[in-house]
Amino acid sequence: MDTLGATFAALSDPTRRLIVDRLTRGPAPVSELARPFAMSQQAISKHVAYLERAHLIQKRRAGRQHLCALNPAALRAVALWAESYRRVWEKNFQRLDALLEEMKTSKKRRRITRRASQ
Amino acid sequence: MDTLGATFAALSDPTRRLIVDRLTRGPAPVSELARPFAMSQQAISKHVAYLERAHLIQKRRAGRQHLCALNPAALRAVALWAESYRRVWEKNFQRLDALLEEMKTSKKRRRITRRASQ
DNA sequence: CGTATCCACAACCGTATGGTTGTATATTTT
DNA sequence: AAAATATACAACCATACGGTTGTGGATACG
Repeated sequence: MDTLGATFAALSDPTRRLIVDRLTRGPAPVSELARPFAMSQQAISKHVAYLERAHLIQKRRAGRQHLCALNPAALRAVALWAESYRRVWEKNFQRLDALLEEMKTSKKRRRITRRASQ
Repeated sequence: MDTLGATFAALSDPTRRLIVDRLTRGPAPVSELARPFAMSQQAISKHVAYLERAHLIQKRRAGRQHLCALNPAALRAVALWAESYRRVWEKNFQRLDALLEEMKTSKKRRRITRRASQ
């Protein structure tokens, strides 16, 4: 998968988003990341590996512990992607919202239009 | 899956991101969304359904055509999520970057430290 | 009418995900 | 040296993904 796609995929899981959330408050060993979850250590280990593959975090051995830290670059890539689109939507926002509203009421509007044109 | 997770999952596929990209330039029927891809109509139909399940797009029947339009709210949710984290990272950015740099060179630093301390 | 067009549903296939359990490895502790 | 701790690897399972082919249902066209 492409890099951005891997990042999105990694963030699609709620457990992994909670891990990311925890790491915004500073690095932590895997055991501490696992603590809040009712899940095996191995499951968390796999989630961490997934986040690492997506370059969202980096690990470092410190004795027996494997300290994890966020990689801000990957998160920034997501923010930049979303931001780049947000500029476009904000510009067309009223137009799109109006269109969606029209879609919802299109049947009624058509009926009215037909009646009005007779 | 939770809503935000579904949105991230939908955006993890490059084909679907290209479809979203196309739709930022205005609504389009499924056939037009399918045109750029070397893929069956049914495959695109499934991608569109996936995007619709994630509330990233809305569809409207217009004769034989099914017109698709972006739902700005879902995209905005992604932008807001990423933005909320960005504030945290930006604040800690130098600190985190420094930490990651230290992680990369930790072995060397340890060796030097050990040698220096002898 | 019949036919072509736009689209979705269904079944299938290979692969990945998210979890489990069991086990192995490296390190610290005693 | 032995035991405990922190973590990963491997095999397994059910489910979902991303694609295919085949088919059917609306709608427009001649």
